[in-house]
Amino acid sequence: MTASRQVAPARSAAPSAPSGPSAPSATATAPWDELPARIRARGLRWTPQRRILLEVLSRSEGHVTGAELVERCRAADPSTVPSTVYRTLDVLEELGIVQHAHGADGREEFHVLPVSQHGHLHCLGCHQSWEISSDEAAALGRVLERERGFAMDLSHLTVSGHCRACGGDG
Amino acid sequence: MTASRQVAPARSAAPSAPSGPSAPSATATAPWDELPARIRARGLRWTPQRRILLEVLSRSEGHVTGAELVERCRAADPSTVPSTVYRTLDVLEELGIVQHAHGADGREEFHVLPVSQHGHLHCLGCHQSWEISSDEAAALGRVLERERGFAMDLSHLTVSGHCRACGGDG
DNA sequence: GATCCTATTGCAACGCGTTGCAGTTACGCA
DNA sequence: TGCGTAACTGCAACGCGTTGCAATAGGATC
Ligand SMILES: [Mn+2]
Ligand SMILES: [Mn+2]
Ligand SMILES: [Zn+2]
Ligand SMILES: [Zn+2]
Repeated sequence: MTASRQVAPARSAAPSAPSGPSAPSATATAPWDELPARIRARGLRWTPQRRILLEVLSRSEGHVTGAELVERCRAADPSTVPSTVYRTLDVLEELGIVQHAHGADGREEFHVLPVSQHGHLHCLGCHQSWEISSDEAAALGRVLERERGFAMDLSHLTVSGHCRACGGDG
Repeated sequence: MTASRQVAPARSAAPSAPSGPSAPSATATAPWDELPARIRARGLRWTPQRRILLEVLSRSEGHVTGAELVERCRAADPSTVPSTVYRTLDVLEELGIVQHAHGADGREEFHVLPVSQHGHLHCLGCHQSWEISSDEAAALGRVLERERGFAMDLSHLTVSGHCRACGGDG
């Protein structure tokens, strides 16, 4: 995700929504069925490898690491190769189908079809994690916006620390 | 840093400060000279490899990546090996000499002798970065504390998004 | 259905760390 | 000064991604 892959702008028939990059699909209910069309409309290609990842994603919920996704794809097709999976994830992120953040250790975590924009909270003690609502993050967002004109990307935010149970220690 | 290495509690003479784990040294002015003693006092050992890293660190300022530190050590001693450097960094972090966070790509960034506790702000557009003061982060800290009893680790916090200059786009 | 163009794939190599293990060494102590 | 022990080192292998490149294959067009 450092230098994200380029996705060409839509070429032909672009029916429904404005479909700006990374804007969640208009039809949040059945985005999987529309995907092949959306992909092709952008001049991209619908391939077997992508179909498999999409199947895997549609069966996933909550947060999944990149390695987990590779693993699940490999279960469906042992010839799966990591680079293809990660590259496809980049494309899907630009289409708003997934969003990534980083765990406390910096590893990638993907969120499938985020219902609502949210950040992430990681306890360094028990390694549990929770979601931060945009309400909770609003205060920080406002400060950064007002004082620096900085637009925070909530979905990429990971806060680490210690939960109530893990108290003062680790 | 996932499973941090164990550091034995001080065994013999522990003069000055309470020296709780990761509490910045009492003498923030010349911690380098005291380090060998502090290390030995904990039952740890003062080795040539550690001396080199300390020299490198004492010449560094601001944020440095792990790879950069390995590189600089290798400049001083070509036989330097990454695992030793990273393991020593873990120890130094527990002694409060360095603190790490993660860039927007998840890679480690070390901060040497943090003068004041701060978080990090990364622009996904221009890749510049800034420090977030504890004042700015206070609002978020309070919300998490009050509503969840969660103690945020400010120094490990990285917020990404877009700076004023990089506006709406990438 | 054949053709053409370019997006995509697989591969191999790389970059950043992390980990288990066996040999080495610092250093507290007699 | 020499010993014993546990901390430390170096090595090799691994895990998670990323990247350049040449070969492959979508799919739009005719
Ligand atoms: Mn970390
Ligand atoms: Mn990221
Ligand atoms: Zn916890
Ligand atoms: Zn910027």
